[in-house]
Amino acid sequence: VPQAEPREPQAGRRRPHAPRRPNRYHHGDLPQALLDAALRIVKTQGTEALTLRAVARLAGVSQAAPYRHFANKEAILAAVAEDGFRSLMAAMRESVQACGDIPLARLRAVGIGYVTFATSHPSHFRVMFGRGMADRSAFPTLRQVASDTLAMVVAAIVDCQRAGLVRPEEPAEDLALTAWSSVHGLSALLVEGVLDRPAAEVAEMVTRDLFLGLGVRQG
Amino acid sequence: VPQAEPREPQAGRRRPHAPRRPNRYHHGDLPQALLDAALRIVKTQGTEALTLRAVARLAGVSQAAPYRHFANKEAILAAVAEDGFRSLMAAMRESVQACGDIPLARLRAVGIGYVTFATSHPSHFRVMFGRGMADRSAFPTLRQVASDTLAMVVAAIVDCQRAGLVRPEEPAEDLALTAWSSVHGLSALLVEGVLDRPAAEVAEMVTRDLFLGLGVRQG
DNA sequence: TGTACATCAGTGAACGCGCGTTCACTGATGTAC
DNA sequence: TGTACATCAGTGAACGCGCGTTCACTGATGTAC
Repeated sequence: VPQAEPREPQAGRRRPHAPRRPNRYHHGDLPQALLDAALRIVKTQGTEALTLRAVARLAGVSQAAPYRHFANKEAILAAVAEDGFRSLMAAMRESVQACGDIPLARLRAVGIGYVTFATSHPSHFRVMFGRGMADRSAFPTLRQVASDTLAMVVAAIVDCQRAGLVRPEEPAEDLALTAWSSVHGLSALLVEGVLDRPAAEVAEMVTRDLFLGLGVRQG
Repeated sequence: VPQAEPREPQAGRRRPHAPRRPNRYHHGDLPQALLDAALRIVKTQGTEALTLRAVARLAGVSQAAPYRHFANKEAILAAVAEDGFRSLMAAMRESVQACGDIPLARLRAVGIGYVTFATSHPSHFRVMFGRGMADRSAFPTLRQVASDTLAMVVAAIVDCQRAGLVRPEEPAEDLALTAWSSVHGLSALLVEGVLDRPAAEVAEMVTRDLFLGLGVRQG
């Protein structure tokens, strides 16, 4: 049995009233340590390996310890998913900042950021959108970050509408759902290994065909 | 323990050299009976309940019996997925036939058929695209039906191109991938409960925004 | 036509596994006095 | 400043479960002679 060493809680992510120094018995910031462990497992071993026992093992605590901080397995899955949405938003933001000021290019960058995140973190992507949580509505903060993600797409579309590049009469929310569907679908197909073609190539193509052609006035 | 009764093999789906009459010991057409059982489980109890043991139980045979016909669990999962693609194609075909002769309308009907199938058979959809099979390339017939499905989209787009309704200079395969991505993404988001809006409404909307706007000439 | 036999689709029991979760407990902490 | 004590985050063992898969076997089939 490999020995898992308890890890220093990360500064800056410490919970409000957590004690300063870790010790042998009381962990210091076990919730964060458990989340870190879960993220590490998802990244290195995939979705199937993400069990509560494995998380506890990697965090260096007994298998019962997580129950002090998470009601059940679903709850830690939701926490992982939530973290995933934050990473996804960061990836999209980064992708946008790396491109210029043209609204349409920025919208497209959002989409490419989305696909890039999905293909770079396939297991995390699966947890975010998989059936792990029977009922997503039981996790309001998860719903919140998911809708924040969609809001980024909406904002990019509003910018395009203001610049007269996209049909203004269509609600930005509707167009955003359309855009989200296409990048999400491409991501899912790539992540599940349904497509043979290289991710970067098809991401360029789909965003070109769709985002650039999105709602362009007919006739 | 509820008693599962062995079932008459369906006429017309019987394998070439299967014996005519079922009997107590030799089943008659166990492979088909197992597939039927698996489909029933997926439909009524969902993806999680689809275990080899449950399949054997419902087919009325011992838990070891399936191994005469399927190498392992992955193999029966692949068979279920393959059946799903055939049903999906049937749904798309039906949706197309119910609409007129206008190529763009037909293309859109393909998309709506896709989303309708997904939301009507969410568990089946999950098996088709889920991570159940570690390596899809190990199941060539599954790959085949999946690419047949895509071929239906390609064909619909070629018709649109011939009618001058969609950019002819873009390869139909590329446009088809774009279209597939959008309906697949919408389906996935609906199936996983990420969206609140009614499926039919958003299916109409996304296919309108995308398919009708797909590659319309700029300028 | 009758029979020995090879074939192989089934059986039933078992292996080994790891999971989520619960429970009575113990040890460290910080606070009230 | 010192101490009793309530609090609660941890422990370690156990429960009960169902899974995928294997194995030696048995019973029905159809064919060769």
